[in-house]
Amino acid sequence: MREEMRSGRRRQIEEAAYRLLEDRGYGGTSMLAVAKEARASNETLYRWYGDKRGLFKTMVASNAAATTAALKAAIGCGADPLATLDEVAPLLLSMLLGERAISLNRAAASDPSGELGATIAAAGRDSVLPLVEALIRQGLETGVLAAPSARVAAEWFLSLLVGDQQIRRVIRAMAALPEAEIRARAAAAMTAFRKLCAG
Amino acid sequence: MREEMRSGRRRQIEEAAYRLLEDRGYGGTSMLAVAKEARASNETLYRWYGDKRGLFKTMVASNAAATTAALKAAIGCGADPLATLDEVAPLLLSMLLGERAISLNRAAASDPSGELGATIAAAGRDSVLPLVEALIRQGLETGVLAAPSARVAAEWFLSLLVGDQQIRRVIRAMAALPEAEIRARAAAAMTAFRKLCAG
DNA sequence: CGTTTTCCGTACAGATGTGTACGCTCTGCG
DNA sequence: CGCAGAGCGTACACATCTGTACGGAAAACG
Repeated sequence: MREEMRSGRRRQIEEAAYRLLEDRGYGGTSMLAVAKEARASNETLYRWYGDKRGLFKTMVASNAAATTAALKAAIGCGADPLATLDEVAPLLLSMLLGERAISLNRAAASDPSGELGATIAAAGRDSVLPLVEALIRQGLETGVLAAPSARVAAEWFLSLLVGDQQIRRVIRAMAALPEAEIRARAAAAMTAFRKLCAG
Repeated sequence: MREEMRSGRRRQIEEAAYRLLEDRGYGGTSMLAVAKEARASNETLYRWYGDKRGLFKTMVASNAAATTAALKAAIGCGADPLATLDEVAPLLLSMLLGERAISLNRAAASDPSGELGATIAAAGRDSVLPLVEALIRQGLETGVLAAPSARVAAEWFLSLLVGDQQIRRVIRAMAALPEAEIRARAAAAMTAFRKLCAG
């Protein structure tokens, strides 16, 4: 089978899995249902992904990779660290609170083995935090920022930006934020961050 | 049946449910298993709690109520707002990151209806935030703190204190924090908070 | 002491999930 | 052209969960 077709098919299957995940949850999404939704056979699903966890692990990994890549792109082009953070903040927030990321976090919460959660952490926070950290380190070196360490400041940044929005979204205590609110929240977080890290 | 015995039995059943929830997750915990673990009959469970969600909703509500009560007690006795926050911070952190609260949040993440999440939010954050807010308002009035509003400062407090620890615990990307680390984290958060809200 | 209520243990029907097996079709390739 | 391989659709065995039902024991209560 041609490689392109196969990867296209995989994407279709994963799209179908996202749709079901988003309105039935992890427990309520069966492999059979995914197969039907994607008009594929469950045998194919099992052959390609091993089992249910394998399917969602793949989705988690590729989603996290996409997030990291988008962030890297945004960071790479900027020059001034603080201006870059201003730009990165709303982007990061919208990705962390987007329907897909939240659904995958719910799935990880429902997975007793912890593999999904480990994958999210490894490809998500553990990849993103160093990027922010490096950015902040630049700010520390040029003196526009002041903090005990780049690491601590990076954690402040993320805490002020995200707060408990993520967990609240995950437990369905909060609806998705419209674009305008995302920007407003990011701006507020940056104001607080600047104050906290003022020289 | 004597009232005390009945409520004692209920507690036993809920303890059993916690045990199973903690090592099998929400989806993996069946009513039958809870009944067996508690040496009760599933018919009793259904009569008392209605259904699975009812059982866990009860647990969520009583756990959140206990948290709020403990917090109220800690807040009530203090006089100086900042000193009270110092005292409240580690307490709140240990409750929010404790095994029970985390397991219940996982359950809420697994519950497609959103009822568990709504209950957590209502009895949890929505009750706790005003307490912190009131405390901070005192600080604003006496001038030891400065912030755009008590509400905003209360959210800063929670964000700096908890950060993403809760979601990371929920997806099993992080183990429980030992007591010493809780205190250290609370102290660090308070330092940052003081700086952020310095007049 | 007898009646009534409650609970335990077990069983049951109905539904659904997982992971595998089996024909059938279609496509790529020699 | 003919064959091999892959995927689709369906079916299957097996297990499990939910919510209800029934008989018996034990305790409360008049």
